[in-house]
Amino acid sequence: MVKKARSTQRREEALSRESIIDASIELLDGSGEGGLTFRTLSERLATGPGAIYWHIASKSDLLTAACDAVVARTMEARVVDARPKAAIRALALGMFDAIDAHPWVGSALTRAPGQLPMVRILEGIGQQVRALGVPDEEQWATVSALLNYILGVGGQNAANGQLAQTQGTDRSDFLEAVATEWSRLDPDEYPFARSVAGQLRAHDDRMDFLAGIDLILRGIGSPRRR
Amino acid sequence: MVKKARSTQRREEALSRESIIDASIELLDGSGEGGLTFRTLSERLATGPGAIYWHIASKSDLLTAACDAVVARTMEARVVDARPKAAIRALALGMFDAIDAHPWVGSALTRAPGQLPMVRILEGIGQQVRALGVPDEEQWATVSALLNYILGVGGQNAANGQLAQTQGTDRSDFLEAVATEWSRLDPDEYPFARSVAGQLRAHDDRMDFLAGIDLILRGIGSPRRR
DNA sequence: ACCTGAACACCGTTCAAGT
DNA sequence: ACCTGAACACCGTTCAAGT
Repeated sequence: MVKKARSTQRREEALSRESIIDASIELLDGSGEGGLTFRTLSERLATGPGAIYWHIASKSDLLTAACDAVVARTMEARVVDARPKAAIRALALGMFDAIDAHPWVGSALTRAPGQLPMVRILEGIGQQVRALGVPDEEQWATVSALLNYILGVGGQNAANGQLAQTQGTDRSDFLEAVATEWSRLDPDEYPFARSVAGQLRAHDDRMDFLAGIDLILRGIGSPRRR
Repeated sequence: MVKKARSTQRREEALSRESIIDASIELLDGSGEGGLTFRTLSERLATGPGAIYWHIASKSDLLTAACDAVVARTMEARVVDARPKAAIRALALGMFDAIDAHPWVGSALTRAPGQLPMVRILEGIGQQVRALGVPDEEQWATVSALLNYILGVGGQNAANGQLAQTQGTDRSDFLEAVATEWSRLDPDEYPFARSVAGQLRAHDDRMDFLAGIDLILRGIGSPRRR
């Protein structure tokens, strides 16, 4: 983590929505959700807190915009596979990696329902679900199952990263601590959680994530049963 | 000279962790996440903000405890069906309804990964997944797919409710506004989002949620394909 | 042991005043 | 049009002092 050594310089470029968003992303990446403050941000931009409000409506606006920048970049970078299921897999994995690199995106996504960042993901999934030949009236449920799963994992990942950062430990230390806690639970009341504590320690987040996507994709292909 | 303000009713029972949690839940239900403050809470309990710290470690501790109380109640109330898939469905629906009634539970759940409230849900799902005969090494991925989907929907629901409350509108007004926004998107870039905007307006959250659960359950029963 | 309430170190946001 | 920075109305948390 390198700290910018340019102390109190004057801005040579004018403030702009874009430069504010870029600086916010750096702050969020560097020190988590708690690191983004109108004061730290304005210090970084060598201006006063009030100046930011000329370009940005509110903090939640700022967070959504920063989130959208990351999501847009992620969706643009992806190579779309011709096979719909492979394309969905790739999209999901791309989002997983983006949230892993920028944990705050996970929670920002949850806090802006129906907003542009989420619509980008929805659209990407939706086009592939259509290509898969899912009937019109089932498309929404199918897409929302995939989307909500991605959001769920993303939020969880974000929280893990956030907590680890707050406590000064890293992610694997944190998972280790959770595994230990789980293995100490009452065996009669929590047999499953105890039995799975070991797997929690050893598991590969990314592979497990993909396994979940595959499980849902498998459901799409399967005939419906009553 | 004003004497001791007997008028503002003095607490007759001693403060306790439980009474604090109960008051917190009332506050959260009544005015959302923003409504829970150490000041509003201590006012409600006719005490000073500092007193609460004798029983509770921090605000996040308080939020997790309040969340756990709701989750525990929900899990206890459920009737466990003998058929594992029906039992999973019932559990999921129970959580959906609980989050619907207490939107703040959705986000509290996301902010306390690996903590007791989540373990309760995990355990409930895990026991049924076992009963379903899913092989040991696939149990974790299966349970986490279901759990993360529930968390994703829950978080989304919480955010909707939260936003609607902030804006003074209700949930259906909010969905209406989102649908209108989506139907105005560029048809070339967002064909799917546009086409689905109508369904968004008409849809039944609860039924769609269940459709997602069923989709995942269907995946469990299906053979794995390459 | 438990409670009180002032005080501390922060927040997001506003706004009169400057250029 | 854009920026400044003090001021406002809050936060969570601490802590000396009380009972």
